[in-house]
Order: sequence, then structure tokens, then C-alpha cells
Amino acid sequence: MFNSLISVIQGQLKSLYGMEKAAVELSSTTKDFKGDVTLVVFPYLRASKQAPHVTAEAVGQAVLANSDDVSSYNVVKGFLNFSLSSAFLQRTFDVIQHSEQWGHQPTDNSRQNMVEFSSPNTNKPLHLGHIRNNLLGHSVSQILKASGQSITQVQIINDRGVHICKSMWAWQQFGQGETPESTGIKGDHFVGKYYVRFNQELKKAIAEGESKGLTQAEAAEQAPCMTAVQAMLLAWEQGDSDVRQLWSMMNAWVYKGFEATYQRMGVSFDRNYYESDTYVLGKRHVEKGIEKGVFYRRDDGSVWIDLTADGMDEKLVLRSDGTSIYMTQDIGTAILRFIEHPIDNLTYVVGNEQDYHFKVLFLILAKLGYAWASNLHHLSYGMVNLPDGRMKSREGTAVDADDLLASMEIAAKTISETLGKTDGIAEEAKQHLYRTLGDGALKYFILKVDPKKTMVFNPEQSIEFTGNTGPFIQYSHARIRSIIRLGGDLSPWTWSDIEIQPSEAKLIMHLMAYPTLIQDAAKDLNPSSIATYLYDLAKGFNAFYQNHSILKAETPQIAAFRVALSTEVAAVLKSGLLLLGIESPEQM
RNA sequence: GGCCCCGUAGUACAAUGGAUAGUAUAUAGGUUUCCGGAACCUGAGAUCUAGGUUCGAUUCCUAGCGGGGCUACCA
Repeated sequence: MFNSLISVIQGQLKSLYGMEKAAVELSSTTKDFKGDVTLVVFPYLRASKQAPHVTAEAVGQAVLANSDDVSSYNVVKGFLNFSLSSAFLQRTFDVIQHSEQWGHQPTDNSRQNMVEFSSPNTNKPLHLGHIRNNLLGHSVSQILKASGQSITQVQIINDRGVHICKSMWAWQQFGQGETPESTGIKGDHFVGKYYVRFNQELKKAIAEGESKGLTQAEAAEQAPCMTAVQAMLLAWEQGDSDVRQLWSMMNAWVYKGFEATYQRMGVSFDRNYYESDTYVLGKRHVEKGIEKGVFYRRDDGSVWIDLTADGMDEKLVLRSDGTSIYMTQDIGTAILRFIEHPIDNLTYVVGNEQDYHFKVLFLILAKLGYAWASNLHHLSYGMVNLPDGRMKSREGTAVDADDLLASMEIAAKTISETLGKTDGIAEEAKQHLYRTLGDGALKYFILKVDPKKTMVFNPEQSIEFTGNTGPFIQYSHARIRSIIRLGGDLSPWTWSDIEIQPSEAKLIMHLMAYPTLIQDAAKDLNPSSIATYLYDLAKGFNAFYQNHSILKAETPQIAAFRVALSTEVAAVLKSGLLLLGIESPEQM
């Protein structure tokens, strides 16, 4: 929206100081100064050869004379503050009002991006760490879509390996044939129970080993349950039908459980990859890489890449027995995805403990000669800690995803009932509402934090519904919608009926920033900027609402304009919350 | 040890190199003739330390201190 103003400023900088295509950046004026947008003139002093305030004055005067976007200006030291004209605000609001979906770009099918997220192990239920991953993956996908990209959402499920064998072995030993159905336990929790059981056995065996003078590592290695699990893993690799059958059955239980959790969180995938299918991929590429001289084989048969010249280590890419590791699989899967799908970008949502892994992976793919290696992105997010420290699933301090979602819903119910605002809503709609509000609180609490930062999850604070929270924004939205409903039929209005008030101008400018915000959030893969924006918008509207009557405005035309403005604010609140995976109720 | 990330009010989070470092909680107070008070308004409270670059540094660079992660023929 500032394009014409920026080009006027550039034109004036040229005619005043002979600057060709000067960089012009406008920022919004700090609240304690008069004006709407600010140009910092320090960068132009070299060309103007004049004092900051003289330069600012000269530019201000020239721009005012040549642009009807601004109505006045003032100068404070090197800061040139413009006030936007009514004409500019009117044009801006007209554009917002007449756009199909303000802020969203139409999907450009030539911009294909694949987002991988979630990617759980199948031996235990999802926990709080997975929640951050899923919320980020879903939100970033929505943001990329809104920015105009075509998105494919995928996950790779770690369905094989030593972890699931531990659950399998424990179930075989102690399960006595019980199932999720027979016990009424959700499938993923059921399998997780046996993972815990295995670890109890292991702990006992280690204690026993240590008492015989073994080191902890030796004791763990020699523990009977561990050797049994290793044997089971080998049998799986060799395709042993009993083991495979057990494996399929237990994974199926887990998938059923996961599906319920995903649905509850509101996330979905266009395609699932399974590690049992992909773990052998990549070997062929390793062989080719050896021929190219990218990798080298050691005497024991293992294959490595030397990255010391790039400031990293030597990394293994194939074991000496010829089997794949994670890296091998990821090389193969990435190549496969670019062959199978017409994508030009691939984004991995994975925790920052794997920063090094992805650095190496991307470098290897570049060395193998794939041009798209520069279009691989790692959305690296920080861990979620509890107020008293790190979560540890083995110590039982992990926050279970299903429990957390359920308790948020209960908290929402309690608060809503206390406030007594849901009387008269049908019972079924109430259930949905509590869920929506609980989700809103949780999702906003997690997504408002910069993804790359380690965050503290405080259960008590996460169910707060006042202040900088999801329900605050949901409430603001619901209240606006309520007013609009009350308004009913409104008289027609034109700009000649309206004198835009300062707080209305602020709202228009806030709405104006939405498209750029989405583009920036997409570029940075960062939903937290959306959260901050929505909170500020809701707060700005509430301040306006406090001081100006909407339906009982001075004239019916002003009332109609304010309803129109409110409608656009509500639409952006709703649209922005959806980018965070949060619904906006009409009533709460 | 090596490599990477992070240090902002009591606590939790903001701040494309720009003005007097924002917001929420907690804390002290205020707003009932009014469309939804889950709201609004006011007060007090912070950039780990020492250098450097810059007209200007929470932001960039160096060193130190503190916290976390990675450093497996695990994923």
C-alpha cells in the first residue's frame, strides 16, 4: 500500500540529492510521537551533506507537495514523521473491503513446497514436545499456503527399530494377550505402557549386573531383555513372519491412537512415509556417491564422508555390515520426494537437537550435485521445558498430549460456566466451544513463542484466558460478531459522511499490514509474528470499542462505517487465528 | 575438549541497526447512566559482564561468565 508513497520519496531524494534508487523503508511511528509512518533520514545525510533535521525538513516538504498520501509531517531530529491523509486511508480501506480474502495470495501452482512434520516413533504416545512440532508444522503449512505456495504435508513415521521391539518384547512377555479393546486403553498409550514396562525390566537387570561388578554400559548390553530385543530386531530385518505379524498388530494399535490425537489437534497429512519402507533407500545413492568421490569406503567396509574441510567431522553414511542408518535413509527419501513430486522446496520441522544432522544432510545432497539442495529448509525449534526443568519420558515427567488437551477443555468449561455466558447454547455446541477455547489457549500459548527458542510450558499459565492469550483474541472476535449481529440492517454510507478518527485510522493501518505480515511469516517460517500481530489488533480494537460507540454512533452513516470496519477486523482476527490452527467462535 | 544455540522487570514472552526497550502475569490503584467487564485506563519494575564497529547497538564483532543442545556403525 505504501508503494506510491515510497516511489514519491525516492523521486524526491533523487531530485534533491541526486540519489539513484535510494533504499526507502517506512516504519510505523512510535506511539509517543505525532504521525503515522516514519522515515529515518540518517542514511541520506552523506548525500544531502546537511544536518539531520534540515534534511528531514527538506524531504518532508518535497513529499508533502508531491503526494496526496500524506496530509502533514513533523520532524524530530533525524526522524521524519508523516501523517497519512484521509484519501489514503479511504483508498486503503476500500481495497481491504473489496478483497476476496484479505492478506491471502491466490495459490501459485508453480511454487510447490513440501512440509514434513510430526514424524513420531511408534512405541509411545505423543507428548508436549510433539505438540509443539505438530502445531508449528500445521501453522507453517497454513502460512505458506496463505502466502501463495502450494503445500504438501507429509510425515515419516519411525515404525521400525529397537524402540518398537522393546514394546513388542514386553507385550509378548507380560501382556497375556490383552489388547486396547480388551482393556479399553487407547492404542498408543497401550503400547507405551509396555515400553515403560520394558524399561523397568532393563533397570532391574542393570542393577543386577552392576552388583556383579559390571559397568552400567556392560550391564545394559548384557541384560537378558536387551539381548532378546536385539534378536527380535534381527528377526524383523530377516522378515520373520511371527515378529512381523506382532509388529504389524502393535503398530496398527498405535496408528489408531495417533489418528485420534491428530484429529483432536486438527492436523492432517497428505502423505505418510513409513521408515520400514524408506530405510533401505539411499544405499544406491551412496554407491553412486563413492564413484563420484563424494564418499569413501574404509577397510571394514563402512562408508564415510569427510566434512572436515567444511568445519565438520567425518560422518558415517553406511554401516560396515552394509545396513542403512538414519542419514542414508534421509538422503534416499529426499531424492525420492523430488522425483515423485513436482516440488521445488522441502521444509523439515524437526527439533534443534538435530541441527547438526540436517546441516550434514543438506551438505551431502549439495555435494551429490542436486541443485535443489539449496531449497531445503530446517525449521529448527527449541525444546519445551517445564517450570521445574526438562521433561523426561523415561522418568515419567513428560506431559502427555491427550491428557493436556483434555485438561485444557475442562479448564475452558469451568471458566465459561463461571462466567455464565454460555447459557442458552445447545449442549453439543457447548462441548465444541469448550474444546475450541481450550485449543485456542494451548495453541496460542505455544505458537506465540519464537520457534527457535527454548520455551517454558507452565500448565497454570497456559490455561489463563486473560491477557496475551488465544481466548482473549477469540473473545474479541466473538464480541465484534455479536455487535454486528445486533446491528441488523444498516443505512448506506459514503466517505463524505465520515471523518476518520485516530483510533479508526490505527485500525485501518493495522489491517493494511496483514498481507506483508503473512509474507514475512512465510519467509521466516515463524507463526509467532502472526500471534503478536493478532494480539495487538484485538487490543487496538478493544481500545477503540471502549471509547467509541459503534451502533449508537453520532449518525447512522458513521455507525454503518464502524460496523464495516469492525467486520474487517473480525475477519482478519478469524483468518489469522486459522493460520495458527485456532477456530473463532461466534459466541462464547 | 570441539562445534552450535540462548542470556531482556519476580515470572513468561516482544522489539527488519533507530526515538523515552514493548506486552502479559504477579503487584498498587482506577473505570457501573453505554452496543458482551473473558474488557478498558493509570502507577512502579529489566537488556549477564568488559571491550569494539556505527551518527545510533537488546540487535553486528571479540573475549569472559551463565544455561541448553550436539559431538553413536541411535533416531
